[in-house]
Amino acid sequence: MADGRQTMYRKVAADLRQAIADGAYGSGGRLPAEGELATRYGVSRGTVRQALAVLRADGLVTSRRGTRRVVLGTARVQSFGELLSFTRWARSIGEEPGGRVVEIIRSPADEVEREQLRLEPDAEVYRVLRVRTLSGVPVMVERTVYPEHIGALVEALDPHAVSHTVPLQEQGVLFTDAHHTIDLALADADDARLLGCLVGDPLLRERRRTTDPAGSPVEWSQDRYLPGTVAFTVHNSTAVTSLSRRTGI
Amino acid sequence: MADGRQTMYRKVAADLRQAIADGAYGSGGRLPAEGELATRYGVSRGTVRQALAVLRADGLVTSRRGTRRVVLGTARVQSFGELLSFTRWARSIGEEPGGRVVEIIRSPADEVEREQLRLEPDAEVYRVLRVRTLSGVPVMVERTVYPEHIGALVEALDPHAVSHTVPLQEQGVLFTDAHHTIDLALADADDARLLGCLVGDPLLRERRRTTDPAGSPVEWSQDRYLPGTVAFTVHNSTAVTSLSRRTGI
DNA sequence: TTGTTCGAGTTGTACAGCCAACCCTGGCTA
DNA sequence: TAGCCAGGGTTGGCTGTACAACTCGAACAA
Repeated sequence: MADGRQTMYRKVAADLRQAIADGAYGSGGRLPAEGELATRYGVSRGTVRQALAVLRADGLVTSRRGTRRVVLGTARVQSFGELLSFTRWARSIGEEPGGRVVEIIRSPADEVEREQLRLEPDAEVYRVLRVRTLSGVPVMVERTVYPEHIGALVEALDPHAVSHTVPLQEQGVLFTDAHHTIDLALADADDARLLGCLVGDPLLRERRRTTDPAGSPVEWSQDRYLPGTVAFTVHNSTAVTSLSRRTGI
Repeated sequence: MADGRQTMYRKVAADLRQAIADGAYGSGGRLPAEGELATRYGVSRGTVRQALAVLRADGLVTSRRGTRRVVLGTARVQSFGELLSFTRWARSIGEEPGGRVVEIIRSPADEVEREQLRLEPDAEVYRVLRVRTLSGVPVMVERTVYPEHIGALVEALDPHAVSHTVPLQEQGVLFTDAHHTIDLALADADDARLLGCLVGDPLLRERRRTTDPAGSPVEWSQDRYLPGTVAFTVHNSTAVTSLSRRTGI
């Protein structure tokens, strides 16, 4: 739960999500009308609509004028936190996550890094190279670049700490928005050594720029997964479009 | 333009999007207050909030309590239509799309297809194998499965038709929701022959299930891209989570 | 049988208002 | 100097209302 604040619409959304997961309306079944739900939960229709917008964005229900909402699927949707943190994701699927910092370097930011992290010309950054494991098996190499003030916190962590994002969040570093680019990369010498594959082997690559509530970039990361260990799933609709296709690189 | 209906909040959203793209507020700059915008556009604050929710979902602005919204980026965001249709996407980036149907087969649906398209046990499907090109160069192999009533429409199209989704939409087949899974696949004999690569070469794979406004599946597709031709980009936030990570297959 | 019309039901859009939670700054205090 | 605090500004959450746009089945007509 990335955000546990209890508000009416969150409670309604959580309850409906549970009901859908339990199959109370069936796959392809119809939800009760907004007005129905409003009286049932003792809230206004606006609040119900707010809750339903959440489920809509998650791809759990459709919605169109004139007819009741239809259940699209009962798939469990991950929270923002589980997506951002390898550790939380691994635990959510019942795996034992691990990690080891291979290298931390502090040095002046290059042009791309300054652009991505929106830094001043003379700013320094921390570059962290890390291998991540599931049940002890290496599955991903993570190269993260942090602005100086956050990198300093990361450097102070235990190199064998399972998670970085969790302690960072405990120290007040908030992650709220992330922009991901997913494509394919070929293993370099570091990847091959850390993942136990060959140089040139294909890897699924996710590049990510994460920002805090104020819109300041807090990390710029490049993760490379061994094939078969993960797939990325996205839901989008005419109502909510957050996915797009780009030309390579 | 996936949806050209003119409503107040759409107009406001479009105008703000343009202003942001023009750099009127700068990257990292602050938007005017909701109340400000409301009086400026002559609408209520609720309508402004609706417009801003759109921009928020697209990752253009942040939003948090207590302070004005901040511009996150000025990146052009693709419409749902450009994402769904290879043709529209190609044109939007100034490339010349092409396509050729290699094979259309009609036969009983197997178990996976019945599950994905939510079909009856004895239902038949159309399987379309197609190669897609950019400026004449093959970049993607598309394997789409359609339920019978839609497949019949596809079969009637010109095998060299550049787009299938456009004529389908003209004939009243609506695409509103899509669920995507992105991972890596290895080229089989068909892929190698059509894309001009070797069997076993890595390809970026996107599997997609698209549904209509009523929630009925209209296509189940598997696209395989040559590396370097496309990357998928996603924005998500604590407010809107539509991306997730899955275990491989 | 087929097509049309009608109307009840439902969601979409928009308005207005209220208060809480939160950010930030400037002034005050120790 | 450093820290605290008050207050104005801003967004989040919620309510209530009204009407428009749309779906879908039932009744009806050809």
